[in-house]
Amino acid sequence: MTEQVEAFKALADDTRLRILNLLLRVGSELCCCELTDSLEEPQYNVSKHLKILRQAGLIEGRQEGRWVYYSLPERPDEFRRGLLDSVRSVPETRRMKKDKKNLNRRISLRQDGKCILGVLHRQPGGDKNAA
Amino acid sequence: MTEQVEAFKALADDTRLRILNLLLRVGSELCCCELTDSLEEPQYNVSKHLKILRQAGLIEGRQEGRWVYYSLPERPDEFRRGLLDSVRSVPETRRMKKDKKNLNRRISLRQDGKCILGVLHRQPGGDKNAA
DNA sequence: ATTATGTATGCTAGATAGCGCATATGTGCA
DNA sequence: TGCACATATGCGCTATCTAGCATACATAAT
Repeated sequence: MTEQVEAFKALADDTRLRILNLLLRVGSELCCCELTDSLEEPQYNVSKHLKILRQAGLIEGRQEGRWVYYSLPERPDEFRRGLLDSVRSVPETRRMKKDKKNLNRRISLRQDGKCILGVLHRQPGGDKNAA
Repeated sequence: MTEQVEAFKALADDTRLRILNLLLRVGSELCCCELTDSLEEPQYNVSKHLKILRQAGLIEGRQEGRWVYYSLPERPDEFRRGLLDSVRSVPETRRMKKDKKNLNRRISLRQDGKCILGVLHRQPGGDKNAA
């Protein structure tokens, strides 16, 4: 049962559900920096959450140069497929809409379908001295 | 999203998954003492876990005299129904088989389909002075 | 009323999780 | 070989979770 508990634990977090929602509602794999900018969360946090999701078998990662593209698992088992379907069935919230809007803006900056930028957001701490 | 996180948190525990598995695989509502004996866990723990599951909308409770019978929700929303289906899809482990065996033994002691006993198990601490 | 009993809850300690921060790792390019 | 940059990780802190224990609550029987 432990494997299932791990999956549920991975899903029991707001930020990770936001990540999954983006992956579920956008038909594309996403790199860490695109997710970081979309969620407006610090890069190190997004990276950690991605690791947890991956270890739980809920996403997959593919490296391409300096970038790592994350996507839903190709052939998830029945259990995980059911979980992902459940997450997909949740009606969109304001926050999810905003995340998706941010993401679409970021994706529009791709070149040949590939991300060519890093994190633009530079979240909390980065603009301590901003007006 | 918080409501969903609460549901996933409720599922992210071994004992609670065992409870759900019993409810999913036995076609009957179950009272606290039957679950306590089946899981061989202390009564206060089972009670706490039941509360968490109920607050998450994953089980329902019905009081009848001194007994409280728990069952799967009558009409769960799509999200929760999907989650419960996922839990049901998990192949049975040794432990789950044992739980079910214990439960069937307990259920066979019912009278007119009702539980007439309390906790027989009297788990850890209860038999400190036992041989 | 008082007692017996099924169930629930308050409290504490130990374990675990997530954030913020600094920094490491690894890849591509000059 | 060294720099730039996307991503990952180790550490300290705080918050949250769960088991264990004692006990409270509620209902039924005497």
